[in-house]
Amino acid sequence: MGRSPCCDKVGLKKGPWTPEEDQKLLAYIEEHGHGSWRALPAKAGLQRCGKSCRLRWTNYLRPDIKRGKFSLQEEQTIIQLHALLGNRWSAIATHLPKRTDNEIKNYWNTHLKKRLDKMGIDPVTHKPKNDTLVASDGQSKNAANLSHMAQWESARLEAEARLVRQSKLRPGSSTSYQTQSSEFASTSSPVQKPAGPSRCLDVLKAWNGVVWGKANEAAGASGGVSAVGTGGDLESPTSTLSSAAGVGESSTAFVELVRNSSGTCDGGGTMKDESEGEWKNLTEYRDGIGISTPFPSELQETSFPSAWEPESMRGNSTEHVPCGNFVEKFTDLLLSNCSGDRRFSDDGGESDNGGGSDYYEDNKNYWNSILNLVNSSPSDSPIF
DNA sequence: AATTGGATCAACCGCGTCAAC
DNA sequence: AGTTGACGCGGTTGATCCAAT
Repeated sequence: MGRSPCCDKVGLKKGPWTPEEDQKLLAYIEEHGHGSWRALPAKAGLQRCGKSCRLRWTNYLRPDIKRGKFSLQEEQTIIQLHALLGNRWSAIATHLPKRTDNEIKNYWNTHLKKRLDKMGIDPVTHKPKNDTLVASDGQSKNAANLSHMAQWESARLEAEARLVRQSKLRPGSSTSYQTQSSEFASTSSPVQKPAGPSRCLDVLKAWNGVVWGKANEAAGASGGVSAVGTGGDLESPTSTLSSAAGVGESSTAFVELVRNSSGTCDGGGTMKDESEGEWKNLTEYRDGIGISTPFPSELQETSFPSAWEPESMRGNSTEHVPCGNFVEKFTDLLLSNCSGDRRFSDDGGESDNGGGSDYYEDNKNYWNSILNLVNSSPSDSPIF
């Protein structure tokens, strides 16, 4: 198609922005809003293409950007959402107010990906690299169902983001300080939120209810794990999507995590990060998805707060399930992790879960915690 | 002190999507 | 229905910093 690269025009500057350029862009947007990015540079007196201006604004100059080190909660959120959504940085960014997709992407590529890799977790699939624990039929179906759901949810996120974009373009809605990732994140945002109750993860909610309703029935009857996968009606309406790659595959890691999270814990599981001492959760995550190789001994002893609450969610719990619950649940869930073989080992005692119902209960809790996460964090995100 | 190599992150590039014409 | 232009997203690049040698 006949689209000329916007930066091909001669005379347009490229490369790092100077403070003077920043000032010009900032001043113009503060006064007029960005309007058409294409037209902005000329109006603002900048020798830049509109695209460059937009990027500079959204990734750096925007006043509602939080800079600096990522918190543990943010790291955890990124990892979980990446497992669910894959490299959908903008979608992930909607759950991390004040962080840009570019920043999250960079952080993933430079920190999180490497850490997971080091721990023997495939950062793409979130599964152990040497994963030979291919699930039995029922579990495979379980994974496939989750894959479908993840894909559907992913598509829904896109659609909602589109709606947001459209609403942003409506006359009267100021776009001055808003970008796709955080336009609703600021409480001072002039952009209207979609009216009505939150539609957060309707699909997952519905699915959650259906699946666990059925699963509990089945578990009560047979205790069989495969019950989840037997319900053809559990498939998402978009089940024609392939579940072989991308997001779908990522979600199977959750299945692994969930599956292995049933049972009792030996109470150990303390570790120390090389630099931050904050990676116990990933250790748990790693344990949760069935990695059995031990960490280096120097990483294995450090206590970890039994429960911590993300600062972004403190004092913001009037409407949703208190978000600290998410971390607590998630951490508890992981702390209570015990892979299948561990279930019968160690103290040799009987597992306190034993039957399938706890398995389903844990799964339910896990997904509840995901729901809590997405419900609570961006209650004012553009997605919801 | 100079060099090297890895880490980090801002910025660019190419492509897909969608609305307007 | 096809074309065009604008925007946004994800992948990649390159400049800079910093620690190790």
